[in-house]
Amino acid sequence: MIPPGTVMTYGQIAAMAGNPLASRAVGYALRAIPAGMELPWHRVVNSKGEISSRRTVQGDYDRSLQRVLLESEGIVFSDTGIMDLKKYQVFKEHPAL
DNA sequence: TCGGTGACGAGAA
DNA sequence: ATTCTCGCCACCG
Repeated sequence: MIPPGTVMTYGQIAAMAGNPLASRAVGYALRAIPAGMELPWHRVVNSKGEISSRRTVQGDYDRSLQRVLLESEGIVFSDTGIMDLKKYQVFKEHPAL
């Protein structure tokens, strides 16, 4: 439900799901997304506004794809790979947040 | 049951 | 601002 051009953090999603301490489980869930499932996984960033790294089969890290997808929705990243959370985060009025 | 790991997060130094 | 530590949940050997 995260609209294009906006983002949520792992912690916020965990909070809305009922447990603000389960942020790691959110990351685990994203990792387990089946191919073909419609789900805006790229709109989830960490609490600092950066793209969380994951290992590829090669062993190196890949954040480029997620960044490209977000930039294509109008989100701007600093040269250090950080985006302004305050500016792009949604559902600010949700009770759990 | 235990211990290690990970697309996390908050607080301490 | 950076780095480290610890607590969290779920999964796996």
